[in-house]
Formats: sequence, C-alpha cells, structure tokens
Amino acid sequence: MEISSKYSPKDIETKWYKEWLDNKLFRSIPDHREPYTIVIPPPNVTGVLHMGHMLNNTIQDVLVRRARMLGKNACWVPGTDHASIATEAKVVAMLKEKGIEKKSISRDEFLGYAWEWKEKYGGIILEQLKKLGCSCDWDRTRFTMEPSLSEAVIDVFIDLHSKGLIYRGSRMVNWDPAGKTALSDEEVIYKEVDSKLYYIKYFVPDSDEYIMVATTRPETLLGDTAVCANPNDERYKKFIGKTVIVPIVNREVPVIFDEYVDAEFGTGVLKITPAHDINDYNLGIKHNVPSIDCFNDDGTMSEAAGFYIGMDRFAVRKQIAKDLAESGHLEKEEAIKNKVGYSERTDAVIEPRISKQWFVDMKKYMARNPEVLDSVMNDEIQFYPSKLKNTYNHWITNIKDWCISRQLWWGQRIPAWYDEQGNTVVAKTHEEALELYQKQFNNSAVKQLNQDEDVLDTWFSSWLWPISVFDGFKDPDNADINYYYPTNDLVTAPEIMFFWVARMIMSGYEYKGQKPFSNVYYTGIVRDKLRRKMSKSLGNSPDPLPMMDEYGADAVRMGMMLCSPAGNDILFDISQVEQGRNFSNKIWNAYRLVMGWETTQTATEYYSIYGFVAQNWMETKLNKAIIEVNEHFDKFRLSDALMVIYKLIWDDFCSWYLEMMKPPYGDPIHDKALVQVKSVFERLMRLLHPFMPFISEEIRDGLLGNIHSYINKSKWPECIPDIKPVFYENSFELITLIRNKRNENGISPKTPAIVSVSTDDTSGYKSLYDVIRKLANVEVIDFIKSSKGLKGMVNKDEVSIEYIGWEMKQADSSELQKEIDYLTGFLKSIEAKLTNEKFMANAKPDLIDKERQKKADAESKIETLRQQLG
RNA sequence: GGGAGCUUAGCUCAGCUGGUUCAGAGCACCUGCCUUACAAGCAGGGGGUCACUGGUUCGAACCCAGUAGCUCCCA
Repeated sequence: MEISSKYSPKDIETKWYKEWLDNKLFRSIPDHREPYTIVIPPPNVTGVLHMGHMLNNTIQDVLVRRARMLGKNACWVPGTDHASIATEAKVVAMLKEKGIEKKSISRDEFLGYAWEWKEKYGGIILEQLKKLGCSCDWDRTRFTMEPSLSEAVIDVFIDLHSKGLIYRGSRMVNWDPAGKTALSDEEVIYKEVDSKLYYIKYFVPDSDEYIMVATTRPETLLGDTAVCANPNDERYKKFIGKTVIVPIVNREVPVIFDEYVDAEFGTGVLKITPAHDINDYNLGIKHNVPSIDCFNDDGTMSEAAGFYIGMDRFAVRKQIAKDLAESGHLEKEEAIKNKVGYSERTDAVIEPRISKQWFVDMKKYMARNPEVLDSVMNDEIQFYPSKLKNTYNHWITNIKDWCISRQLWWGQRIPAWYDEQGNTVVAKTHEEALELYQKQFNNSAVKQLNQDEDVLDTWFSSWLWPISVFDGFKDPDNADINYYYPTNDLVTAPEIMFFWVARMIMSGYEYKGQKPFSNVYYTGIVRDKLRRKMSKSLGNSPDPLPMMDEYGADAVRMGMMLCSPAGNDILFDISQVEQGRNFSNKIWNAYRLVMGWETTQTATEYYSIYGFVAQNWMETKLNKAIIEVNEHFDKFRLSDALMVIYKLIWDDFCSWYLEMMKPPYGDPIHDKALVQVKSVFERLMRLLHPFMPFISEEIRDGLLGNIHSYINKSKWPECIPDIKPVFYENSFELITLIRNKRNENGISPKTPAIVSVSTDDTSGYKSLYDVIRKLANVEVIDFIKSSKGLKGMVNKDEVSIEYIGWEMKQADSSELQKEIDYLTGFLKSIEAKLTNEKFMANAKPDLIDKERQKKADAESKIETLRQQLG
C-alpha cells in the first residue's frame, strides 16, 4: 500500500468524527465510575466560531478526553445561551429587511420570528465545534430559553424575591439607546475619547453677572435644574441664595452648594442634570431639586426637553454649541480627553438614565452566602492562574446590586404583576398573581393585573447553568444532578469572571449549598501578533473554519495549545498552526516508515542488541515523560504537557529511537522488534490524543490493524515499573560529538570516522557499539588512547576522531583550551565556597558534599584535558 | 483617583522551599546537507548585566525597599 508523504487531515477528521458520533463515544450516563464534568460556557446563540472559542473549547476537550482515558465517566455538556440583546438585534434587523417594524407587531409575533431565527441559525456554532473535534455529549445539548431552563429562571426569581433578595427600584441605569435597554455595569465598556469642554454662561436674572459652567455634554442643559459650587469656593460665595437662567430654555434654577464639587476642575461649578448623571442625581436628591428627563429612549430629545425635540443627542450637541455661541452664552471650547461608556453589545454611547428596574440585593445575598468569597480565597475552588483571586476578592467585597431587568422581548419575562396603581405582586402565572394580590391587598374587585413588560438579563439564566443543565431545579434530586454536580472544571476567559464565574458560585451555594465546580481555568485573550485583541471590526481574526480545512483541526488545536499557559494572552499567528501541521506530518511519516517495514522471524544480532538497548532507552524516556505530563496536567499546565509530548515524539521517538530500530537498508525488521516499535508508537498516540484527537486515532487504528477499538476508549498510558534505566548518555554524547566535529570542520556526513575512546568503563559504549557506528557513520571504534585526530571529551572520557581521507590541518586545541578555562573558573568558584567559613557553617551537609564532588570532578577533567593538549 | 499584576534570548514563555543538573524551552535566525519515513525534513550553531538602583545573605533571576515602563480591574 502506498501512503502519501504528506498528511492530509481533512477526510480523516471527517471520517473519525462521524464514527465517534455514530458510536456514541461521548455519551455519558451516570454509573459506578467517578464522574468528570464540564459544562460549556454557553456560546452566544447568534455567534459564529471565533478564535476565542477555538482556544476555550480546545482546552475543555483536552481535559475531557484525558479524563475519559483515565477511566472517569466524562461528561461535557454543550449548549448555547439566548443572548437577549444580541439576538433581539439580529431579529429586528432581519424583520427590517422584510419591511417589518418591531413596533408594528405584537410581542407574541415577534417571539415567533425570534424562535424561527433561533431554529435556523442558533445551532451553527455547535456544528462548528464538531469540526474542532469537541467531544461533547450532544444528546445533552441545552439552551437557556428552552422550557425547563426558563422555568428554573422564573422560579429562582420568585424564590429570591420571597427571600427579600430581589427588589424593584428607581435607579440611574446604563441606558443603551440603540438596544433600548438598561445594561449592567459589567456590560459597559469605558473608552478614552477626544471630547470638548464647553464653557457656558448662566446669567443671573436681570443682570450682567453670570456663572460659568464647564461641561462635556451641553445638550443635557435642557434638563438642568440647578448649578452647584463648592461652599468653600470664595469665587462663588456671592451667589448664595441667588438663581441663574439656564440658556436656551430660559429656566430659572437655584445656585446650590456642596462639598462634592471639585473647585479645581473646570470653572469649579457643576450644572446639575439629575436625570442624566449619577452624581447629579445624588446631589439632586440631597438638595431637593427636580429632575427633567430630556431624552427619549432612543437618545433623541424628548418633549420634556422643550427644544430640539426628536433630534439625536449628538446632533443636538453640535447645534446647541452653535446656538449658545450665537446668543453669547458660549465662552469657549476646550479639547480634553475623557472616558465615555459604550454598550458592549451595540457599541452605542451609554446614556445614564433613571428608570425602574429589578435588582438583586448583593449585600444581602453575600451575607447569606459567605462561601461565595471564602471558597475561592481558601482554594476550595481553585483559580488557574491563582493571581486572579485578587481580582475576585476585590469585586466581591465591593459588589454592587445586580440590575437584572432588560427592556426587551427575547428572554424570560419578569413574573411581576401590577395593578393600575402600581401595586406589585410576584408570581408565576396571572392566576397565582391574582390570588396573591387579592390576599395581599385585600382587594377582590381587581380581576386583571398587568405583567411587567421586561425580560430578565441573560446572565440571570446562565448563572444557573451548572445546575439547570441537569434539571436540578425542576427535579432537585434526580440522578444526573446528584451524580454530575458539583462539576469539576470550568474553562472561561478572565473578563467573564464577574458576569458568570462569580454568579455561578453564588447560585451554587444558594441553591445547592455547594460549589458549582472545583477548578476554574482562565484562558487568555486571543490577540494578533501586534497584541491587538482579535475582533470583527479590526478584521484581524482569521476564520477558523477554512483554517481547519487547510491545516487540519489537530494542527490548529496544537498551534493554539503550544503557547497558551493559563491566564496568558495568546498571540496567535498562522506560523503556530504550521508548526502543528508540521508535527502532524512528522508523525505521519514515522507511521509510513513503521508500516513499510518487511518483517522476518530470524533473530539477527542486530535485533538482539538494538531490540534491547533501544527499547530500554525508549521505555525509560516514555516513563519519565508520562510522569512529567501528569504533573503538568495536575497543575493545569497544558502547554507544558503538550511540549513534553512534542519533544518525546519528535526528538526521542523519531530522531533517536526509530533511527536505532531502523534495520539496515533493505533488511527486514524482526517481527518482535516491530511489535515493540508499534507498542511504543501506540502509547505515544494515546498520550497525544487529548491534544490531537484525529491523527492519534487514525494512526493508532492503523497500528492495531484497523480494528476500530477507538483511542477515546483506551486507557491513559501508565509507567512501566520494571524498566531499569541503563547508562547510555555517554554513547549519545559521543554520537553528537562525532557529528559536531564533522560539522565544525566542514566534513561531509558521508565521510566515515575512526574513533578512539579512552575510558575506565567501556560497557556503556560497547552496548551501543552498532548504534554509534550507524548514527554517527563510524567505521570502527577502539578503546585505546590515541594521539591522532580531533580531540574531544565525553564527560571524563577522552575521545580522538579521525575522518577517513580528511587531513587535519593543525592541532585542534582552541576548544580544549576553552573548556579548560571554563572549568578553571568553575573550580575557583567552588573553592571559594569551600574555603568560606560561613558557607561551611550555614550550608546543609549534603550541599557541601555535592560541592566537594563537583570540585573533584572538575579537577580530574582539567587534568585529562591538559594531557590531551600535550 | 483606588486596587492588582507583569518586566528573563529577536518573539512567546518556563524557572518550585534562595545553592553550576540554574540561566532554560519552543519558534525565529545562522551554517552544512535533496543521507532510500519526512525539505512541512536532517545534522549542527550563535543569541540574555534575568527592567534599573540599593539592601538582606556566605550565596539572589528568586527575599525586601525604591525607581522606571507595561497590562488589567474598579471608579
């Protein structure tokens, strides 16, 4: 059979993924085994796969696949969240294309379209994860808005409300005029922008006297109801008790005084617009000045503004500056930089706005559930990297109430019901609400209550995810939740810590009395080579799907995993994927080699020597690597684990072991030797499998004779205990030395060498005699002292090398001299220690012994080198 | 403005309880090779005042203080 020298992953990956699914290899059902559970951070249902997902899900798959091989009952639950703002925006856009305005249809009609949209596009990202090789239990796929998960959300709302942990209040919220909804603080991104500071005169009535106010938002002056200065500011004391006229609207407002005002900033006077600034709002309440909301919910000027009605706020800003200048109210404009909040979803500038919203009282919540903080601080829940505990601690200790209502239709509708006067009850259905209402307000005349128009924040669904995916609310004692909860590991990005990680911990303790997971692995952010975050708008994010088509999912996974320690950003570059592809190809060619060997049953000398020596050497390396890889996994150091495997396969297996086992050209290999080679290869594939699931499956399957036993069901490799390492390193160093000397002197690799080694112990060299001859192209090795040829050292052994037909031009002494110089310096530093009284007094005895040994070694080495020099 | 973290080779990063198995890895780079598994390869090689300045110590990349620069979080 002819196997191509280039590995082509595409068909192989498609073939295996289909087989895995057909054979339900990722299915998990509770049984007697130890469970290992991961719930996927549900990707946004509107999303398509980007590099961040690739990294995040590769990591999860690596963890899950290894756990499965360790004999655990591994369960990776996939799913998506309903992403209310993003999805609603998509649906609104889709309707617009059809010529339908959201305003013109009913809520139910809109939801009909939304579900239609979800059914059509909502599964795309999950299909893409399959290309990546993700071993999710697809039969468990959940969606945050499916009936049972929605019911859990509503029940939790009602429950928290009854416990007094949820309240409705008037608050200044972050208003997104594009999404037309309130956002939580976490959904606002502050960016530094170039702004202007406008200096505006507010005249005292019937006077030329005026107060100068500096503001970046002149359009809000239509809502001004006071101006405020610091009471200690001498400049403004004369205005005590006076009023001023707000320009344009000609409203007379009081001059008030408060310590809050910074006399140093701007002119030392603030205009007070309680409806549109949180600080103004607080001052407004304190000084009892009214509030005028001069904006509509889409960011245009409202009727209440009185002027520029219907114009957009930014257009008004320009216009009002012009108008103020014309009327002589504008003193000057000054360029400044300030921070402005933007909506994470719509990128619209956030408008602070007062509105009635539902909140979770976080202070109370934390008082009930101190474990939310404690469990992380005492490592019951471990963060990787642990430095992120600080951030968590800081956020939890300074936590703010959580605004959970959103002015949207796509989401779980808030189960609150109002009568005409605004009296409120919270209940699951209208019927229950009415009953409750009649009892609570002792009013049986009212037969109709109106449900709150708003829906709940998407995170108010996802925070229940580790419980709700196992139906832990609907059926709290069911087999799944009892078996899989608490889950093991959560893999997510650091920016999700507050949105999700913290809140899952909160819900876990409140509703299960237990943590939701034991480990949180924070991935980095995927950036481009210039450290810019990959984003659609920058266009610097490669499309993962064609990339996987071209290089293979394995290569992409490898490329991402090689350079992404926990918590570190990954600077993605296609060259990393190339490295992954090259690695696949390397493995593929080793496979070609092994599969191409003819076998014999005649035991040759070659087999008996190499079979033992090479095998023993390789087994030793494999044992060591398995231990290291396991240690790295235990510490979630996945890229280090991969690197150990990479070097084990490329360097130890391909460059050394296979070269040793390879029979002389044209000869067959002994069938027992081939069995050994295949055994090693097969174990290597098992080690590699979590990282590169496809090629490891393909090759293992080939090595075992296409029996389709599935690597995913095989055991994670274990150390073979009775391997006694034999001392070979000198022989390997000798090979390197001989190759080196050739290189240094420009001698062709084809020129054979004649080597003399002067040593006390020839056994190590003798056992690898043929290996050395083959790998270093040596004609003959003897063990007598020779004065001819190039000189070198292998540890304490002197080596002389001649190359047949090559004339040595001059004595090769510089290398030796360098070595002597280095050792002399080294010796000196050791002697300094050993003659230092304090060192001798303080250092541990075994350290002193070590130093003495080093001294002796160095001395004897120097001696030998001097002799060589002559 | 408040808090946290980082600074080690050209790049991305390891470096545990201080002690020449500690100055490392991968990539990139340079040299020589189309050696019959693999040029997506083989054999070699050169790169670092461990940000800076002090201190502690017999001994510091590692501990302490200060300085500079960068990043993130919160306001």
